[in-house]
Amino acid sequence: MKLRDDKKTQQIFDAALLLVKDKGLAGITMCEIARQAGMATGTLYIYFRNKEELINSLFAACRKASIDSYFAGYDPQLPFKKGFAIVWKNILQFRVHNFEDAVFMDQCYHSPFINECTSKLTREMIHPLIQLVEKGKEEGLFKDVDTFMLLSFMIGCIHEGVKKAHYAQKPLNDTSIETLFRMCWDGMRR
Amino acid sequence: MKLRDDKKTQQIFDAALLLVKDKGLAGITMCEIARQAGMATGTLYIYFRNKEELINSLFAACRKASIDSYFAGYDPQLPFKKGFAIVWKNILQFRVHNFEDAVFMDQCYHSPFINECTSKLTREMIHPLIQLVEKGKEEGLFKDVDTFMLLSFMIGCIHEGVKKAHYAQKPLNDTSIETLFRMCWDGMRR
Amino acid sequence: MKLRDDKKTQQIFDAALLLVKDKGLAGITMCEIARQAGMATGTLYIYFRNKEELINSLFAACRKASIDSYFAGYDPQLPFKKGFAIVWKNILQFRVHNFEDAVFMDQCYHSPFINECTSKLTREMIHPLIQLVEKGKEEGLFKDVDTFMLLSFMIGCIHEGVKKAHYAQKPLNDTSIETLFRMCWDGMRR
Amino acid sequence: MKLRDDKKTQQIFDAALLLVKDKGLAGITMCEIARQAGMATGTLYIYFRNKEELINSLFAACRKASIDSYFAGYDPQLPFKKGFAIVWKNILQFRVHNFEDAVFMDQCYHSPFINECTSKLTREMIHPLIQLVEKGKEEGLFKDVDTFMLLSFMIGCIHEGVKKAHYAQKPLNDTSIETLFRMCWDGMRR
DNA sequence: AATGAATGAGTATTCATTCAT
DNA sequence: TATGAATGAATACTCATTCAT
Repeated sequence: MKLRDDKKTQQIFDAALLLVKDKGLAGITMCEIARQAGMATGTLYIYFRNKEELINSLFAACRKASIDSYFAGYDPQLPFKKGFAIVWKNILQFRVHNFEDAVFMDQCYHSPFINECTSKLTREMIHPLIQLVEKGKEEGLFKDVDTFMLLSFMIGCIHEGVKKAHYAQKPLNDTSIETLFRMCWDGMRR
Repeated sequence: MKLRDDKKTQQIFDAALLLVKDKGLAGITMCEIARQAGMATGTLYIYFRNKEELINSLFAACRKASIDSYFAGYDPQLPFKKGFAIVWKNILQFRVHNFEDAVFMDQCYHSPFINECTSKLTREMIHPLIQLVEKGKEEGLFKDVDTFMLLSFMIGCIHEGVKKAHYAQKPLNDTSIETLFRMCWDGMRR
Repeated sequence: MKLRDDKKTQQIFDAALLLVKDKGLAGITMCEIARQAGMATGTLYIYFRNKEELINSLFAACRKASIDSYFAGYDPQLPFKKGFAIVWKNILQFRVHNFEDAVFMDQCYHSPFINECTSKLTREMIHPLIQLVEKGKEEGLFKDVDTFMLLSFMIGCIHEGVKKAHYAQKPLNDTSIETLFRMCWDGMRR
Repeated sequence: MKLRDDKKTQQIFDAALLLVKDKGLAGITMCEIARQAGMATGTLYIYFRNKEELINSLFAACRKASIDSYFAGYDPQLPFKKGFAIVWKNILQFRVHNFEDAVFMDQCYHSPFINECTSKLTREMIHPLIQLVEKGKEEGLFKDVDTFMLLSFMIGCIHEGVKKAHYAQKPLNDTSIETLFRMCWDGMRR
């Protein structure tokens, strides 16, 4: 896997994401990815050893990009609710603006492509989120329940909310985002 | 004279669900489904015209089974919160006990198998849930926000909660179910 | 091969002939033959051991029916040309009225179904025609050339003439039959 | 970079023709065609979308090759009978030397492979032959009967004559060709 | 005898991967 | 590197044949 041309890698990723959104992980072929990316099939194999590695790399890249975005603009000094709101909205906005990534990642679970290694890596990546939720618990703001439950509650609200908005073709505006945040906060707070 | 056997359809469905849970929609073959179902490949084609139709039928069957389970034990005469809790727990329990169905249905969205017809049908099926949520709004118990947002919030909590419990291998007990319900209710209530 | 019901055999033959005319020998299946014949697939196997035997039996039956028709109304006492004309027209009329048989038999040559045994049998069946042509030669009416050449010339004229009429959808009338006969006779006569 | 190879198309055609001659159109498989052509099965699908298209293309190619050969060496200035004899012998020689093509084309009529488009095209191709026969009529040399009847008579003589010679394993020599030509001419001439 | 569901070997087609250019 | 033709194993689907009823 020689990454001679980083732009090409991105083209491949973009092509794959678009195709998965339209046809699902079960419906994409290397040939189609190449065509969509504007290159020959063989070229894919210069950048990735095989299909599994391509999908895994894309998965890792998506996961990383999403996690990286979460704490943008976050400052631990801020009052907790303010900071939490920033992170919460980052997560939501990322899902909104990178809906294809979300679809792709959802499809990857249970797929024959994602190997244990990639899967373990992503679990590590959510660590900062766990810490954030625990801080909320420590400050007595969140309910005193299992951290994972709080986290998955928060994630579930966001994911399903974005999905609904997307398929109902009603983009989330500031008001509805505020509403959804309040619902999530009300659910989590003590 | 041998007649077509309804039990066979169920065997095929069970086999497909099991395989999708283990290997994903992208990883199943007609041959494997047949083997898992304990019959010859050709037999699948007696019951379904082709792979697409098999998947579509399974999708429809799963959707129907889940929706059918939602209102078991529900009585409109009950105080709203009691009735709502029954439905809420039905949804959760169905996801817990039919985790394979959930996995399968998640994988189906964006797949090349699900056609518009099946997809439309399932949208109609959630109608009773919409009415339930609206009743909550009318009684002034729920926040006065878009019904779909309330519904997707509720669904998101449940789905993600079940998923988390499954993968963390910590089965949901009565206490954690109560906790999750309270979080969901707190989020939705006025 | 128990022939319990002769009517069924005929139904099967009719069904097969019709299908071959419409879709060619390469396009027929046992299942379709059965459906067209108004019976179950399994029933075919009560009348014929397998597909090859069905096709071979049909081939033999067609060949026999056609040969049997050739000498209807023929009287060796008649002046040669009169008798020859009767046979010639019988051949033509049979092709016209049993066009499906003709199509089927044409398709059978080079097919993997017709075995040597059937093929040898049919060669024997044309014996009377050979004798007729030789009689014409002996009477000094036909050209003194290879008998097989005369015979195939005669057969070729008829077959192609009937084919043309069928596909051009211009049925042969008495006049055009007379014309064609004269052409054939002129070609063969000394 | 490897480019698509026109020689491969010819190899595929040759392989298919050989197989059809031996086993009939009903007995050939893509796999066998590929093996006979000395390439992998998948390669066939680079050159032809599917089996139907392969057969259609081959049919069209055969038809074209045969028609192209008919007027080789023909000169309209020649006395009609001379010119006609040249064409007549071209047709015969093509059938003799490309017997496989003839067998293949015969098998194609009524086959599920030949589509209307291909079939229409070939009808157009016989136009020059029609003109030739009409010239003979205009010069008062041929009988004054339907042109198609004359043409099909001529074609019938040749086809059946070549077939007979082939299966009787008595190759046509110059004498027998002359004889057959005379028979055909005598049949057509006024 | 008749039925048509069941079988599984066989066939068309696809597709990840390789390789010559 | 980049290309896309070539490969052949894998897969969806068909169909002759069998068999339980």
